[in-house]
Amino acid sequence: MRIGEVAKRVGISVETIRFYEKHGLIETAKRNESGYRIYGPKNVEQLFFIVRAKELGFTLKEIRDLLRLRFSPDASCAEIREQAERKIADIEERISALGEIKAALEELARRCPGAGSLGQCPIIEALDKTDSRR
Amino acid sequence: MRIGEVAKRVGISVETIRFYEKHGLIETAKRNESGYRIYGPKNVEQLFFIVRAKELGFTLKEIRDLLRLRFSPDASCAEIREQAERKIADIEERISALGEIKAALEELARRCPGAGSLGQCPIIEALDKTDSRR
DNA sequence: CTTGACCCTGAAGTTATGTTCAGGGCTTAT
DNA sequence: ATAAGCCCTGAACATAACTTCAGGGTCAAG
Repeated sequence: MRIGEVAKRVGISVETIRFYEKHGLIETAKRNESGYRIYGPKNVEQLFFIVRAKELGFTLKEIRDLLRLRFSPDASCAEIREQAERKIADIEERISALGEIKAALEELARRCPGAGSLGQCPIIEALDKTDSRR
Repeated sequence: MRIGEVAKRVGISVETIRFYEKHGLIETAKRNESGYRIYGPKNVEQLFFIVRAKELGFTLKEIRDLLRLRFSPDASCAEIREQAERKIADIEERISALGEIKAALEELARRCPGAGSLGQCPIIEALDKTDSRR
């Protein structure tokens, strides 16, 4: 299989595959006589692994770690779960931060009459007011 | 007030202030004879506005729009509220996407025994499994 | 009068995750 | 044998929001 075929199967671009290779997410592919990268089904699976991990919110750096664990002979399930749990905690933090921002914005929008000039707009007021700073 | 003083008061770096100026978030500052930027309390307030809007999750581009509205003579409270509401919707979307990712990860972590080799790790399995793809 | 703390500019670097481009070489079908 | 459609490389571009750097003025204190 050449790179274009793999790209089509996995649903990413050939450039992205080369990018992943260059950045150590997949091993350097074998080449045929004319220098073309040649892949087997195993490589396709690895790329799916990356795509799925990305869908789960892992960064490429984290995926590199995950893959290292995945293929290290003495890796344990516990290590993988730890990674997942760290990621869950991380996501929780982000959700909670976003939730706070959202609540603040909603409070402002709620108080905003949605009509009239800016003189009394509570949103502008909140952004203006120096002493509202934490 | 020179730029260093302003930076200290607002809690950002001088470079960031110059960056904001260059990118049109604040007007080009007046200069003294030796070419130093000179600021008044009003500029400090404007910078606080930017900092607070950033805390509310607005991008610099959005803040530019907000500021344009803020200082346009015919801007209405309604326009500002619209912006805030768009941002709320945007945040909701991000929260929900993160929630889905988190749920998926939690399900995997729940099923993971947290012990033993990788052979049966459900997390690895899920990442490997080609047919689990949506 | 020199030293250190500021200030200036424009350009380049950073991080993450790719995409686009320029300038070439294979391969396959007609 | 030629044109379309692959493939190759290295470099540059893209976005956001800054930070760092190189090289050079200014100002206040001792």
